[in-house]
Amino acid sequence: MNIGDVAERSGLPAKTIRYYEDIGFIKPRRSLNGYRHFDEKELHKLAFIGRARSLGFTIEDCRSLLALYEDKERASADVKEIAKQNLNEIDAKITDLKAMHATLTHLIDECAGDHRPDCPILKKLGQS
Amino acid sequence: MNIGDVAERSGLPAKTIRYYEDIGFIKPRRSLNGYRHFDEKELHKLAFIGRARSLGFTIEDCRSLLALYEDKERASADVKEIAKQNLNEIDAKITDLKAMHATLTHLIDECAGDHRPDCPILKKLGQS
DNA sequence: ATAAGGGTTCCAGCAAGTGGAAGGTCAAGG
DNA sequence: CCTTGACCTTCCACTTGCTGGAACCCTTAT
Repeated sequence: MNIGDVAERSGLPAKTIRYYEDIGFIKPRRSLNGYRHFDEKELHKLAFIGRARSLGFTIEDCRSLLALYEDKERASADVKEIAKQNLNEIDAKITDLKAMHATLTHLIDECAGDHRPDCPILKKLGQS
Repeated sequence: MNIGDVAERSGLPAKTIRYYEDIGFIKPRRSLNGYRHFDEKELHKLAFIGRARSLGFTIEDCRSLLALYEDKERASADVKEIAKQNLNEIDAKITDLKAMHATLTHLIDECAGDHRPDCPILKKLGQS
């Protein structure tokens, strides 16, 4: 497979795949013309990373998860720990965003949103 | 005021204040010794930006909001529009994060998290 | 022969700062 | 008078996770 095929089948942009090679996730062989040549295993790995990323795992998390994935002696507790930390971060972000949401919704509701200059949104930003 | 005082009173790190000067938000005078000298107006502006940032507005949003803040002829509709767009982005992020949260919570619940290698989290990441 | 549609490399940039080095300034204490 | 420590200054690099673009090569079809 060339990079375009892998891009299509993994759902990752070709640029991202090259980037993932750069940072050491994969080391595809090269064809005589210099094109990257991917096998199913590399495709699988890339898809794995793509799914992990879409669940909010960082690149470093992905490295750890892949190492565990390939270690048949691993303890599931190690995986669970990484997932839990990720979940905590996601929860923290949700909490932050919900607070913003609440404040913004309130301010937007208060704001007439017409031609007049009076605006509770700016008033709020201008005061503590 | 020196930068340290402004940092304390605005809640922004000194580094961030210098950065905000770099990108054109403020232009504090300099004392003879080269130190930045801030007046209350600049402090107020920085605090305004800090509050806007904490509500999720981007730097570019802050520029627009500040311009509107200082324009006594503004229409509150313009402010409201910016706020609504920000709210939409916040909502989108919350939606994404909630989906991650749901999937992750489910996987974590399924995972024994013990010394054994069997792990539904990795299984899920390995398959579609 | 040429054009379209792959592929390659490398460099720059995004957001929004943060960290650190190397050095100038100022007030207080020995 | 000198030093110490807490400020302040500039400048450059780094962060995360890519993405865009330029300049170029390869392949296939017309």
